[in-house]
Amino acid sequence: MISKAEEIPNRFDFATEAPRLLDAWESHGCFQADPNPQKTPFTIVIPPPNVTGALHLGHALNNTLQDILIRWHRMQGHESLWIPGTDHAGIATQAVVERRLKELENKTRHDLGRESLVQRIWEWKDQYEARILQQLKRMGCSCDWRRTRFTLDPMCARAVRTTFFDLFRKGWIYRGKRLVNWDTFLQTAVSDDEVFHETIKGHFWHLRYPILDSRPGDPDFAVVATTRPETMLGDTAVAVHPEPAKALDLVEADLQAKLAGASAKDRPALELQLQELQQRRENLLPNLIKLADMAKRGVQLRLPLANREIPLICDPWAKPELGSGCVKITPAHDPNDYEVGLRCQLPMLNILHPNGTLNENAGAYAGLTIAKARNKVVADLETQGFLVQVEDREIDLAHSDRSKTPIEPYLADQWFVRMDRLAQMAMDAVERGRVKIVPERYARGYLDWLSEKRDWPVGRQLWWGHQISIWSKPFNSRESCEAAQHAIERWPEFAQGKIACSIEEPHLLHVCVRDEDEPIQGKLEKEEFVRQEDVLDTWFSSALWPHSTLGWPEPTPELKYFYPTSTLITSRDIITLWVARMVLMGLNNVGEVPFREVFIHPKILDGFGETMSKSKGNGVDPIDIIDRFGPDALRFGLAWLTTETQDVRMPVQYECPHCQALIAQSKENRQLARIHCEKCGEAFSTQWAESEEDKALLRGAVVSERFEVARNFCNKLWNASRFVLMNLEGFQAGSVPSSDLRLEDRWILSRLASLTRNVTESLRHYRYAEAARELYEFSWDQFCSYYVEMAKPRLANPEHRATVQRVLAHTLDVTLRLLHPVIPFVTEAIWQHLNQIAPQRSIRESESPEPEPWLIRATWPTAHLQDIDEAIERQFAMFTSVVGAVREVRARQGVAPRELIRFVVQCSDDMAMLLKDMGPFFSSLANAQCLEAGQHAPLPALRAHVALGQADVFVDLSGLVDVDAEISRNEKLLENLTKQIQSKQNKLNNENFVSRAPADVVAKERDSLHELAHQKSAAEEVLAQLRSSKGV
RNA sequence: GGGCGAAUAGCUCAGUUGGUUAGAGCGCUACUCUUACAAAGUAGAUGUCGGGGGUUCGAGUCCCUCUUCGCCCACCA
Repeated sequence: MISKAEEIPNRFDFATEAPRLLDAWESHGCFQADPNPQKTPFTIVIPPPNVTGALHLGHALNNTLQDILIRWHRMQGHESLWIPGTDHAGIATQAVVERRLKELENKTRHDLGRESLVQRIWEWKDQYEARILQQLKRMGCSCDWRRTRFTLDPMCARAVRTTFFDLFRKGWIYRGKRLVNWDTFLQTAVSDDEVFHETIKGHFWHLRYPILDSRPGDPDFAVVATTRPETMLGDTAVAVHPEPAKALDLVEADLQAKLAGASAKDRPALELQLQELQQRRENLLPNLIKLADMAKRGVQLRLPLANREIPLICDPWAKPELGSGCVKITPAHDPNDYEVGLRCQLPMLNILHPNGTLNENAGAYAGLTIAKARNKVVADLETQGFLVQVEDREIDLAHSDRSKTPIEPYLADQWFVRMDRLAQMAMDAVERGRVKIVPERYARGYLDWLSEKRDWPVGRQLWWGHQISIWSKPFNSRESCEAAQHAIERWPEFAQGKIACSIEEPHLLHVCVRDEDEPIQGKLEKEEFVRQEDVLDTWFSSALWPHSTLGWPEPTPELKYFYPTSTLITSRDIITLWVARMVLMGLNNVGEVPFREVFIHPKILDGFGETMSKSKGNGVDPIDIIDRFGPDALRFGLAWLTTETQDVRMPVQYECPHCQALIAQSKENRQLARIHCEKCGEAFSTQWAESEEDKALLRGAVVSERFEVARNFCNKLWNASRFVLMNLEGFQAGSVPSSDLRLEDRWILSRLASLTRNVTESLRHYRYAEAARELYEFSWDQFCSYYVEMAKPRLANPEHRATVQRVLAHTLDVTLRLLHPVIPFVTEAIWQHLNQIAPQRSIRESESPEPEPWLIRATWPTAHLQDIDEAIERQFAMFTSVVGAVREVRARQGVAPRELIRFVVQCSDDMAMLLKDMGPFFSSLANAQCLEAGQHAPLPALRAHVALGQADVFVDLSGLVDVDAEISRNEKLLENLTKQIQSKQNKLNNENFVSRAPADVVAKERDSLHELAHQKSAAEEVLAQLRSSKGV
């Protein structure tokens, strides 16, 4: 530790200081929180980052905002707990590891087997978890690291099994058929978010299915159209709308309504649609009506190629306004058809093997791949005369994000959680204000999504995750199944509440086991029960996060004290997936909401307005920013950007490791593994480097200029503090009697009180940017630019020195406290220095000394509202504008900074008194001297004039004048003033304005007009005088 | 298709309940190494507040509409 202020370097060395401070905080247990009845708890659980990869700036933002709250509440005397951890992220992590396995060893997961693959994923997890935690630490996140959790660790696993068992016993877990997105290449189901759509050129095949028993006058075939002809082998019906005429009427009415309100531009397109509809009415409708009647009669069709009989049915899914008006129904291979199948109780005929070839249900086509089957089916249909027409058509085809192959909808068994009751609880919690979502508008999406109460498919055909704890056994009959159930219900474990049973139609017995209990599992396996292979959706364990991390289902002291947590801070895209599910699981398991408030923060976008993601290659490692700008700059920069409405756009650059040149990241270069510097021509690697050759190159960091503001701010604070420290020699602690306080002291204390109040208020409402801006402006524009500058002459004056020292130390003290949650490192470092030189910095008798040697544990300041003094602030503003006026004239006249400027101020006597006191500051702030001030102060012969509302500043230009510059400036000013006066006069001459606007607004306008007139006459006078001096 | 949000200086963004001539940072220009800080200081230039209507004495701000962009949800025989 440096003891002499003079030895403090003029840059904060965050590279060595930050790790030192982190160690100190940690070794003093500053991040730890434990149940403490003396204190109010404040709790946040981290949104656990996925162990798929390292954190990017979006995470940095999320975690910075959390740490700011945590540190702020800690200073407010709350028992402030931040629980860290990571998420196993089922599909995503397994896919990453599988892809590497394929790339590096050319193996699939089946080559390795379940156990061995899971082992590999654990290794991956260990590596990335360590990296993620390290990133968080370097950002200064003050998590209680002792409590670090992982969604697959034993504590979370226990919570998961207990929850699953509870839901099972309540009858809210069931198994049903569901269409999944099947990746035939990887032979796994993928979630909706892992599917991307790509428009490809395809065809629309119109097929003709013969009607078996049509009566005379009835059509003897139905035409259907499809983009996937091979699926016709799995058709189990053809549907037609039950009331095609009515349906068409509705569509037409809708179109007419649109047309009525349409702009001229949209009209033609709508009119065309209407025409087509009319034609359709003429050409197709009679046929459709007949078909609908036939369907109601129970007519059968013959499915070509398969030679099966399938029914013609009525279902509103068949839209008369589309295609042929009839639609083939393939329940096992199309989501909508599946719904129709359920409604109409159609058979579900699966024609696919998991590997994407056709199965025995496809008859002669069994064994073919989908592509081959398609060709053959089309060819056969054509030769047999069932193909009516082939259209070219662009199709939006679903592809798997993993394998890039087309997705096949595939009917699979799936576990579900019944959502009706759970969703209702979660809706009530938000509607009744037990959980408050900020900004409020996000509550809408939450409620809309929950109100659908769609059952939650929780099974995943994966190996990485919580394996479902259900053992199942098929029986031959209902009777034998029930007998087995009764037998199991006589086991002691049943009475002990450790197992539960359910029967799936027709006679499959499921046994759910609560704990990881080997004897029970052994018993079940002996009875030939087989464990379900599926693992749970990763969101299932995430949904328990706020209570599982606190030890639930054990009634731990932590759970009792810290639950419900205080605030959840997250990003808007997981409000439904995660936030809603945490609410309902918290209510179900603990009987209380998981958090009181949810703050949804903006998203960080790249320079092109796209979200940051690994796959796009536009992610930025916060460590790159920390290395270049420091952790405080990262944090302050992010807080500075966190406004309520705007996402954050962040153009980034590569930093050449050879010459430090910055190369803008473009859509072209953002995925390259290697880049050649535009300046020095040397090559460097990026985060995408995979090959040994690329990895051997130096890595170029990705940085953004947007953190410069923050870095500069930290530097400013550091140096201002250095100044204070260097000038505290002989510091004597003690209160300052108000009689000793001068204008500038009262002013800075007034500003400080406002700042304290405003920052506290901003943080309370999650207005981070506002807090950051207030702190920035106070520290820089008020404290540094004015108070510190004005302290300089006073420090040299023995009469004032002690008072100034105390106010300086006190103001810095409070500022550091207010800044600490945002920029913890630099403030703590300064605090440590300050403690050595001026350990006691209060200027009030009533305040007890701060007992804390560490800023991180110091007390959050209270705003001394009695210090706020508007009159003082007005006076001070007048002073600063006089300074500004003199500086302005100096710049305009090109007077060298060394040269003294003299000036006179015409103003009220009160103000003259004030300005007289400020004499020394004109010298130190503007190298100027106020010759006279007062109502009748004599004016210098040759002068420049600046009007300031309540005063007129006249700068003596004798000897230094650039008369022409002054004349042209005054001419311009005059022109401007004339314009403004004109506009004001117009306004005041407007009878409506004078009579309708509030009196104070009118009065203000009158004052302002008066003022402008005064300025105008002064300018005219100065101009005349300048002209005459030139002899013009 | 439904919902939400955004559009303000060259760039990135503020702008509280409508009320003088719309702000900040970066960048730009000029001048300063003045003993805390050149990552600084002083001064300066830069705007059809996306377009069009409307309400109002008065609109960046409120209403309608259009355009563009982003996000979420749904759907696409």
